[in-house]
Parts: sequence; structure tokens; C-alpha cells
Amino acid sequence: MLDEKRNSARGNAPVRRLADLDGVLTFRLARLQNRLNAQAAAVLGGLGGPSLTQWRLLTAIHTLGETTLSEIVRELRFDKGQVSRALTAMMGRGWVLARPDPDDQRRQILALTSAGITEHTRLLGPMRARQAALAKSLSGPEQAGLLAGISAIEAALDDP
Amino acid sequence: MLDEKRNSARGNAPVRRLADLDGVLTFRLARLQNRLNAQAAAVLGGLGGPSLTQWRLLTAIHTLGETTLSEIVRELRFDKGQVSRALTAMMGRGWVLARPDPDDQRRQILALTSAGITEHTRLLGPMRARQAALAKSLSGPEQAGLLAGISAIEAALDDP
DNA sequence: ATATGTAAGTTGACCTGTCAACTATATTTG
DNA sequence: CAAATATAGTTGACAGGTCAACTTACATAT
Repeated sequence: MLDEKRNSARGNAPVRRLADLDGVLTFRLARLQNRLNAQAAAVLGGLGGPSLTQWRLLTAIHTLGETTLSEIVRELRFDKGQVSRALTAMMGRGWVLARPDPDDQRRQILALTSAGITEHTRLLGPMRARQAALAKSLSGPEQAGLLAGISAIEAALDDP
Repeated sequence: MLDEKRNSARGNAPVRRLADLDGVLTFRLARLQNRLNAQAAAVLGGLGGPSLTQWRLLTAIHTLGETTLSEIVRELRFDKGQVSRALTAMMGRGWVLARPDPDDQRRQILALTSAGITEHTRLLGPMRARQAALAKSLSGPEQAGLLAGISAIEAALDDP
């Protein structure tokens, strides 16, 4: 199709396809990530829900129970400015409540409100369905291998 | 450390750690991706080089030989506005040359200039070294499993 | 031949993420 | 305890990514 035209136009130079790039792990990851994010954002958008970042924060707070901004930053490796602003927005929506930590006045302890929990629950089904659809395309060993590989790389990043 | 304080402050509620989130594939991928991008950008920055996006475009054009904007968009899943602007910048730096496609006047055929190739070559060593350091932390089967997993997910994204 | 539809690329408006500076509070050390 | 150092969180400035509209050119079907 396109390639024929291109090749003929330039005298049949050998076309090195992106298969070469495919060997390069970080490229593959970047492309995959772009696609997954776009898909997730589309699902959330279709539900009239929050941004992907807000969804992740909703999930993080839900998972961690009570937490603080900097714990989220450490665990998720998000930028603290970004998290600060996103949390402000989420408090504006009534999803998150911050109360001062009596033991450390720099801290605010974050928790989901019941509205936040409701919203999280509402979105969880479709998001899980999406995840399950992806997971289904992998065999058990493939899934395990993928997660193991991710863990190994992250461990390598922790060293130096 | 932190957790003790937090727990005692709120009455030893069980702390569900992010280990729970770790099961969620897309979270793991997102976090990994964040860290890898930050590392790559740091390496490029240290070399006085281009942005990560420009580096990827440099590599893509180098790999594809001659190509077009929309082919890059299709293969890499970048936004075409983003690519258009990045290419303008790279032409300004003299790394990329665009010439009209005689067969299709909408198209511009992109190629690296010799300065572009030089720049790509200069950065390739350190970037490969980084990649090799990461790859070294994985066994052969782990690497293969990781790439297979990525491919399987991308295949699943192609279906629906 | 012309109308209709689709692809390539550019641009502007907007949104999100990133970096650095800053305030306020804790912690550590001499 | 005072001084120095480190951490929590906010903010402003900016770079970068995203979305949609638009122009031009090609393709297809009457």
C-alpha cells in the first residue's frame, strides 16, 4: 500500500521497518503506555468521570486508606505540584477530605469522603472490565512474566 | 518509621500497602514508564541533547530511513500536532530535512541530515548503555517474557 | 467532470505535567 | 537550646502534550 509507493518513488531502497525499534524495550513500553492511557482516558471520559490522574489518585487513596500527599508522591512517583493541584480539585468536587495531622502540623491526612468512595465504586466496574479484557489476552505465565519483568526493571532503577 | 507514627495516630487500622495496587498492571506500567522517562530525559539533558520526544523522532527517522510525518504518527502513536512542531524545531536545528514527495504533494519526505546523523550517533552510545544496564538486570527469559507480554497487550488493543 | 469522502500536515486554544522557589514545621547536631 | 538541615505542601512560570478546526491535496463514485 503506502510502502510500495514510497519505495518506487525512491528506487527500492530496503525499508527497515519499525521491527528494529521493537527490540528496544523503552520504545515498546512508551508506545504501549500511550495507547493504554488513551484508552483509559476514553473510558473515563465516556463515563463523565475524572481525569486519568484523578482516577489514579482516587484509587491510591482508596487503597492506602488514609495517607498524605508525600506518601502518594513516593509510591506513585508523581510530581508533588501535580498532586497538590489535583487534590485541590478533588476536594472541590467533594471526593477527598484533608484534615490536619495532630502529630505533624506540616501534614494533612487525606481520606476519601463517602462521595469519593461512591465515585470510585461507580468507575471501578468499567475500569476493571477494561483491565480484565487486557489480562484475558495474556496467558497466566505471560502475565506473571510481564509483572516480573516490570519489577526487575524497577529494582534496577532503585540501585544506582 | 512513617507508618508507625501514622498508625498509632489513627488507632492501628490495618495498612493496605501499595502492594495491592501492584497487581494492577496498568498502574505498574505507568509508574515504570514515569521512571524510565525521567531517567532517559536526565541522560539526554546531561549530554546537552534534545528532548526525549526529539530523541525518539531522531531514532525513528534513522530507523525508517526516509519517512513521513503520518507514518511516524502511525508507528509511534504520537500526536500529529506534537510531531509537526517537534519536526519544525529539529529542522531549525538542521537535523532533519523535508523535501516534497513528487508523487503526493500533501506529503513531505523526511530524512536526517548528516548533522542529524551525527547527533543521533553521539547520543546513541550513552542511550544504549542505559538500555543495556536495564536489560542486564533481566534474565533472558525475563526479557523475552516482558516483550511478549507487551506484544500480546498491543495485539489486544488492535482488535476491538 | 464534479461531488463526496478521506488523508497529510499546520495551527491555535487549552490542559497537564515539570521544575524551582518559597513558607512553615520537624529533626538533627554541636 | 541554637543553628543547620530536611520534609510537607503550595504556588508561579513554563515546557510539553492533547484536541479540534482548518487547508490543501488525493481518491472514489457517480
